[in-house]
Amino acid sequence: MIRRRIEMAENYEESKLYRLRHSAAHVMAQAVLEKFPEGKVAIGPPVEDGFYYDFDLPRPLTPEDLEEIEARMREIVKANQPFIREEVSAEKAREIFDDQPYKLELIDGLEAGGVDEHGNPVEEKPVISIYKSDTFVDLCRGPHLERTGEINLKAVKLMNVAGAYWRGDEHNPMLQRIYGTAWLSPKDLKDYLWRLEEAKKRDHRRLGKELDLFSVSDEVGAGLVLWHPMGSRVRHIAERFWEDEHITHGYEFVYTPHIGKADLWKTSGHLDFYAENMYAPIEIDNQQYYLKPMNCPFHIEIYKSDIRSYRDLPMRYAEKGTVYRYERSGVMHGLMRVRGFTQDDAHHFCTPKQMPEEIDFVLDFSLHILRSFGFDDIKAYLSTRPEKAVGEPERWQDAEAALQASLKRAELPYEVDEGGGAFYGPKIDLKIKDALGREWQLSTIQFDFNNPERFDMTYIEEDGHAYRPYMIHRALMGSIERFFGILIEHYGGAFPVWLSPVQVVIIPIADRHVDFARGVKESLKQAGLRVELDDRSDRMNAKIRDAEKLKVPYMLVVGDREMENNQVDIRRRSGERLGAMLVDDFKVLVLKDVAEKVEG
RNA sequence: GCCGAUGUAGCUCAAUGGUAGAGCAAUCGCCUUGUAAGUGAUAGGUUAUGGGUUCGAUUCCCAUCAUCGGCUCCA
Repeated sequence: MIRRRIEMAENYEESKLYRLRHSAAHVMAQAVLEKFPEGKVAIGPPVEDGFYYDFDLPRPLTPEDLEEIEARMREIVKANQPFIREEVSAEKAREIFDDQPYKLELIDGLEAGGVDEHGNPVEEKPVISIYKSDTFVDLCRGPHLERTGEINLKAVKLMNVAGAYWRGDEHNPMLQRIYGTAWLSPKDLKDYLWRLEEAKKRDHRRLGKELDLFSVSDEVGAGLVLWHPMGSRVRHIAERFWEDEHITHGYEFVYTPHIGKADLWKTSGHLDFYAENMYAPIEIDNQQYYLKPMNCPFHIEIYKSDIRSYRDLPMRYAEKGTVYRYERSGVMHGLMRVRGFTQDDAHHFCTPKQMPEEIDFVLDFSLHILRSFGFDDIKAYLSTRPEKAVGEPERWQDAEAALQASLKRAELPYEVDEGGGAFYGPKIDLKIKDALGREWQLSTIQFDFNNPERFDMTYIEEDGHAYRPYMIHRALMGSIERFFGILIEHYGGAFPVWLSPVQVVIIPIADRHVDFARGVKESLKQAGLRVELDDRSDRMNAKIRDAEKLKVPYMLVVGDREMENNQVDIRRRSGERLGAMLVDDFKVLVLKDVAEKVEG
């Protein structure tokens, strides 16, 4: 599962829920240590929906172990032991934890000051505190509940075991992490488990199969997506909309190849900084060619194919460019994380004077596209200049100021990530929240001060001299594959009518209604709708069931009554019955749904 | 890449050291149906791949590949 990124309540760390989860982690650690007295403990913090604790144990944990541990936790909670805080010196702490190497490492860090339990730098030298409950003592900042009995174990559940590196560094040993979820009330737990179930039902990998949208074949290769006809319909409609909007908004389309010579990638810097994501070169006539991980160098070459005047700018090159990036074997995930994907890419080139307006434009355009797909809950993240950066500082300042001004003008909620930009330019990322409240990054609007230099891009100003243009890279959907995955999960497979691969299914009740149904189908097809006729000699109920499972927005039942009046009886996938109406009236109704991109 | 789990029919899942079974789907019939599953029959599998142990492996062991849950990284 992709980690959910929901902002936690601002005061989460002071909340009772936080203390509860932290305390549950301690109780669990005690239960684990009783089972494995030689076990070593690492860290066990509260997280978004619960808590975890990392252990170094003599053998892998099994699901049965978790049950046992949970049973033991029940006893510990029942005993209602108090959590006792004590502040100790580093020496004392070392004595207490002398057989706990991970804790000793943490103590060293605390004593030296400057790092917290995750190894991140902190400003003040922290006080070393320990918490005791029953037989368990932990090096811990707290806070905790008063007593173990405050934990309602009916609201706590151990979820799964996973591997995790000590301090998140892959050079460190792999520990076993037990994830648990914990809530204030059993109802909250139930709600959480329901959300998990719901997420599972909406999982794009499952729906991709059920709705016959896409697949990934072993024979083709991991992380390489096959778009089936039904998925391709959705993609095609989305792309056509995307194209139309680009045309009306002053973009030019370009098409570029999938491979380019080594020198190109050397100039762009990819072979120096991005090589580990690139595939091995292909040799052609003693020249090395690389599969493209990005489209930018090609667009730059198009720009450079002629002398550019300030009168030509801004220029906007757009391309749905398919790129290939090496992903490590364990990280692929349905459509969300793949090795070959298509970016809805574009590069803007403009003069410094045009730049602020260009940013306004691209931000508005991005929001327009995202909202069209039903994503209304959008948040922006502005990332500014990092320590190590290329480009003149004044340019950075101008760019950051323009980005911030655009965000303010667009009245978009945003956060600033100081120093979080790439070395080659500041950026705005747009993240949306889906129907389950999960946050996903889609769009990115990114300055590039590096490539115009590297490729020596210029334009001629009024004064007849050559100047460096601004270059802005942007992708709206990001990866079309991933965007599709998010769309599937957002809508739970029930796409809005304008995107539905099949918009209408006609269901004749008996064979004698099939001819009439064919006429209806033709008429709707003429109107540009995606219609299917279910002429199997099955019962109507079975056909409705099948259409429901495919989440077709409209089912038209035709029987004797309808045939007589040249009508169709309309059922929505929600189960709502709209009654019988003339085919032409239905047409108007659906076309309105399509035009207005109505959801539901 | 790392840790753990998994891999049996198109899908969801059973079973066994003596060459596998159900439901759904599919195909062919019968039924001609009024808002979420009518009914009968048939067909369908070198049990992921490659080795090994064994008289015999789908089952036990090893390797590889893939998937799932995480870690790391990221669109």
